[in-house]
Amino acid sequence: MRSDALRRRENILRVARELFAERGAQIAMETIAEASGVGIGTLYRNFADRLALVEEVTLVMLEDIRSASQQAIERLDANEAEGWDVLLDSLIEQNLGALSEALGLQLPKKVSPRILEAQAEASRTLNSALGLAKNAQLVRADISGLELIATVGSITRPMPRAFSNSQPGLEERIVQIMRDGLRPQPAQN
Amino acid sequence: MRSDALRRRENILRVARELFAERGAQIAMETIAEASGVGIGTLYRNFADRLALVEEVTLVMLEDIRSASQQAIERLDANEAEGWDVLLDSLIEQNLGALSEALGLQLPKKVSPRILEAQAEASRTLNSALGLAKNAQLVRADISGLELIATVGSITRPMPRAFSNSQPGLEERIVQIMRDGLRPQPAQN
Amino acid sequence: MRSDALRRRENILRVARELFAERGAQIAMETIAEASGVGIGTLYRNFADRLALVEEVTLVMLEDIRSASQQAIERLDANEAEGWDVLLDSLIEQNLGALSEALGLQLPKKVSPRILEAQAEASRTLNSALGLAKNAQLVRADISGLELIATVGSITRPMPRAFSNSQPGLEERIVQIMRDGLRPQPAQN
Amino acid sequence: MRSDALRRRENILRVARELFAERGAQIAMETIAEASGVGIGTLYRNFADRLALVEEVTLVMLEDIRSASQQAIERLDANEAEGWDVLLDSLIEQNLGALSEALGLQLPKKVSPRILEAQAEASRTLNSALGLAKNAQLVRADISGLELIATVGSITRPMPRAFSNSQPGLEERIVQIMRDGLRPQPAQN
DNA sequence: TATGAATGAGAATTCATTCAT
DNA sequence: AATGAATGAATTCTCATTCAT
Repeated sequence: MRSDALRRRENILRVARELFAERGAQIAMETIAEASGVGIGTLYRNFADRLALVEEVTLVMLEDIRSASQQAIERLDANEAEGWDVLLDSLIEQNLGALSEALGLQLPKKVSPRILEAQAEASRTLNSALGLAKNAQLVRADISGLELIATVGSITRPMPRAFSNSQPGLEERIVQIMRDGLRPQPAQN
Repeated sequence: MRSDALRRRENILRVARELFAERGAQIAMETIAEASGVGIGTLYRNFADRLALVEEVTLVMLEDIRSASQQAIERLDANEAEGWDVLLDSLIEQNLGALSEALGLQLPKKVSPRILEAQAEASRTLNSALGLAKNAQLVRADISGLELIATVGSITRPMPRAFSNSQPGLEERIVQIMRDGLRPQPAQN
Repeated sequence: MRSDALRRRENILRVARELFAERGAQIAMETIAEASGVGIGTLYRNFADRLALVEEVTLVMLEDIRSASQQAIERLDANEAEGWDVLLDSLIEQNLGALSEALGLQLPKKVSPRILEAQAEASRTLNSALGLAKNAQLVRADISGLELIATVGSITRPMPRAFSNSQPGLEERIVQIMRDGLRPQPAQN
Repeated sequence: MRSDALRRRENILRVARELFAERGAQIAMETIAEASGVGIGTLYRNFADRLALVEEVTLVMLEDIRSASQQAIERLDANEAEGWDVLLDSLIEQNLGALSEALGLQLPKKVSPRILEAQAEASRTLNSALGLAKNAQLVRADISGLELIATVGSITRPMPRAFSNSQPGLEERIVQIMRDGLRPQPAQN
């Protein structure tokens, strides 16, 4: 049962992450439970309250950033320039923004030490990757890991329907603008 | 009396817009009423329900975009290049993103015809301004008005605290990246 | 409507007081609302949360103690010895204990200033009445107002059913023992 | 194994009794299980539901009363007058009130035959002790065993904080009043 | 017409009890 | 037989909306 329970817990986390991303931070706990195929009691047995769930999902997200950065480092070290694009794609695909939206709005003033630590670790690794990419002229020199995350996060949040309804593929165009903004920039006069 | 009522209504709209932008889409109707200095009953007399209020605020926002675009057209027509920057600044300062966030997440699948029309009108005017700016090499050629609005909107939404706490001025850096992305881009190989 | 609403509020207080006394501190807020003939929302509009309701009921109780004490003072001043018995009966009849049970168990560590003040005022008045009763040899000399309230309170709390079921009138017997304990006591050797 | 299981069961009972007395009737079953060092499943294996546990604890309490009474009888038979005080102290120290509070409020209208029987047995023994004490002029003549239990129970229940905070030693003063009330009383005119 | 009191559905959370291992 | 995970009903509280004055 140990492994059973663990699997269930992991599943709740995965489902919660998706729902936060797709339907916003206000998604009802009951909806998350239902979508996870468990009772509301089980959800609360695994995560003491909404904030606890939010924090766990955040940790997963930060770990994903760290691990994607680590892979990028390895490829960039091997002079594979596409390592950078893969990292960027990965950050974008994670729905990083939608998620951090959901999370950020409800994390309390005092962010927990576990999150701070994971955030520091993710930043550190991402900055290493960024350093290599900058050396390879793949990205503008004046951007930090945190700024990159915040930028990707801003761009990948769910779009107001009034906009996204009007033009299919709108999200992709915005991503393209961001990609261009991230490139090494010509000197301004 | 008519003008009294009209002024009250305008005031509710202004207050609602600010509160949506500052405190998010979840702001309680009662809070809006209170901040507007009217009773909750009066709020509902003016706006049938929450959705109606949201739609009206959206219309105001779209009209602001249209009018800022119109002013930009006049300046660009007069060969004042800063007309473009003024327009961009205006879109950014409107807290367009924070607002559209609040609004967009609750507009239903079927956006009302009035909104579609106002959006079309805003787009049209903005596209004219954009055309002039493109001719003047102030902005990349492959961007539409809707895409510009969506981009500014994405970028100016409130930032998760976990991020903005870590680095003062983070928002400005992201805006800068967007500005660079909006510029005419060098051809990619 | 002002008076309507006030009447409703008073009624909720009265009902809550009775239910706390009869059915204990855990009585559901919904039950109180129902018994008051109002919706749960109305209960919460009048009393921000359970604690607020508890505090208001406590204030009413303390005021009742004060006013009964005041009447006793007047009668004792007029040399009417039964003033004392009337006061004691009044404290007993109020279901003082059942109520203070309900209240006391959930009042927070920090009792609100309003309650402290009402308590001080009730104590002051009750102590004055007690002083007169002591002079008249109606009550033992070594008891304070607070002790009297606590004693009456202890005695008039709801009795475990296993006991009260077994002997009708059990409560009255216990009250009698308390009355005797409150009288001036013969010196102990 | 049998004795192992028995010991476990006894331990749960002991712990439950303490928790009911110290922390009130609302204590969670899970808390009782944890404090007993067993899983919640084991608790339920031993006691079908909360009521069953409550009833068993009540039986233990009644048995304690019986046995303290029996000891008192022996001492009073031997003309040791302090046998009475020891019995009274014992009832007081058992936290009889706190416990019966917790228990009494949740026993159903129909008390189980086992409890009625144990209560009868405890009453019988206590009444014998009382008879001897009355003969020795240690206690008022007009009190029954059940009344004594109920009186001690009333007096030893936990005090509302608003009261006990105000005066250290308040509980002891109330006990003293009860002791005086239990003594042989002078004839009233 | 303006007000704000009343309503009740919905959301978060707790906990007694059941059940799979 | 012991364990503790799962369940869902019950409870507190919030807030959009209605309605009496």
